[in-house]
Amino acid sequence: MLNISYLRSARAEAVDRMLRRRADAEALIDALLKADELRRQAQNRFDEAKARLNEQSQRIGSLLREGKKAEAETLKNEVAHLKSAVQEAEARFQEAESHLQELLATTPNLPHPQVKAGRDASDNEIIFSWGQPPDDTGEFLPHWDLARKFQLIDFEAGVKVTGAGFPVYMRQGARLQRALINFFLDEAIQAGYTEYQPPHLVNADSGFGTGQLPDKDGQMYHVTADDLYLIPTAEVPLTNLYRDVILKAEDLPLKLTAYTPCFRREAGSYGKDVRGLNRLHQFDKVEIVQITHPETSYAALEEMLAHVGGLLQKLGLPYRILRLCGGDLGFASAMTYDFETYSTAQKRWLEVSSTSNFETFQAIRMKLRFKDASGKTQPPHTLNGSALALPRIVASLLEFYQEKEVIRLPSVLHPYFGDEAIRL
RNA sequence: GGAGAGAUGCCGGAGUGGUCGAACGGGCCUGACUCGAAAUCAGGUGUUCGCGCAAGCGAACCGGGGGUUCGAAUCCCUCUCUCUCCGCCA
Repeated sequence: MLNISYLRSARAEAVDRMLRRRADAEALIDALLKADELRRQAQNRFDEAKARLNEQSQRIGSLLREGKKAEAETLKNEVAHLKSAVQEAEARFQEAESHLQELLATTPNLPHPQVKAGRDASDNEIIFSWGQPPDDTGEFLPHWDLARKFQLIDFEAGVKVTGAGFPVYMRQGARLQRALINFFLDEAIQAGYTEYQPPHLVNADSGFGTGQLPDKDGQMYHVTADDLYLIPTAEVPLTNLYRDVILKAEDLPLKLTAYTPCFRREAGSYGKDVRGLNRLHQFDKVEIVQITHPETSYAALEEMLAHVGGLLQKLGLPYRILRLCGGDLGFASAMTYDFETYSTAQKRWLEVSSTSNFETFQAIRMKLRFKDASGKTQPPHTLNGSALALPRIVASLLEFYQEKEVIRLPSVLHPYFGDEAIRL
């Protein structure tokens, strides 16, 4: 959620930032400012009406204490009209307040000034790449064929048991999943992240806190009987651990990590995008989250990029980093970097991590604050990143390391996998 | 799932209609004493919003929401959560 007083004091800057993601930035910001103006007016009237009533109520109290019953009764009658004025002022205030809150809840974050304006993914900038994608003119089987050949994943069984997008991993395929999860978690712990195992279902307040609700309502699986949501990412339960918390400055930065399955409805997807492991309704991911002092959040973002890049380098997978343009940015993000590995057989890049700085957007939504050096409370910055999402890593690994009879795994995985290769 | 009890500030714990943002104790901070510390003494110690250059003033918050009343932490309704007992259960 945007800080409304920031918008008041720096309207031009806010419009300039918002323009990077929304052509109607000016109207959007001005609607917020207008709603804020109305709300403050309404609050003033309400406060004043309430103060008048409170004053008289206290007088009635002291009259009664002095035993002046008759005078108190007279005053009671006189106060009646004050009460209706209060009720009216309160109703107006509530209306103005909820209008403002609704606008704030549905307004996306301001992109960082460094973020390029743009419409969609085609405007993203490639800022870094590592490794050499192999000559993909040779004979390469796509991962879904490799999965069948080596009996790693049974897509049809998943369709039967649940539905499309819920693959069944088996044998060496299941073991590879476990190896990757453990590898990613161990790396995160080594980098100073504290491991958590959070719930896989969250309530609506948590969904709101990180910005999935109301923006992505409909993208999450909703358990209506209990009004709970299956998490689309561990970011949600992890960051919401600190919802409604006032931290001390010395608590920062907080670094959290968790492995969880992730559930996404992804309505409207089709075609080659959803073939094999490309896009699933359930997948596994290790997530890293940081809560930092506002002044150090972009350094923390760099640190997270280095961590994610390090994982891909250890796996030996060529990758590139994109800085998302404004139009491709998620609702809550101020700046996002996507990591993509190359699919040798599909001849295209696959997104395997998305690493973002939300600045104060989530902290304000979830009332997360810290006391700074001067004793004032203010929202910290929150960040998160996939480190990493498994399915497309598995797809890249299988395709990149495939040979005729064997898929030779990178050496970092050997101790986790218990073998050097996936074998027929 | 059934029965009962409860939810108050950083913690413990009072408060059952008015002077309660909240007694008392502990913690923490500041000052005094001390070479220093402990003990002791004095003072302070929440969050949010609005107005104001500021000092300050006003409003709201005693689990959430709603109601009664001139006035609610206190009364009523409702929801959630916690605890105890019973049942069920990986």
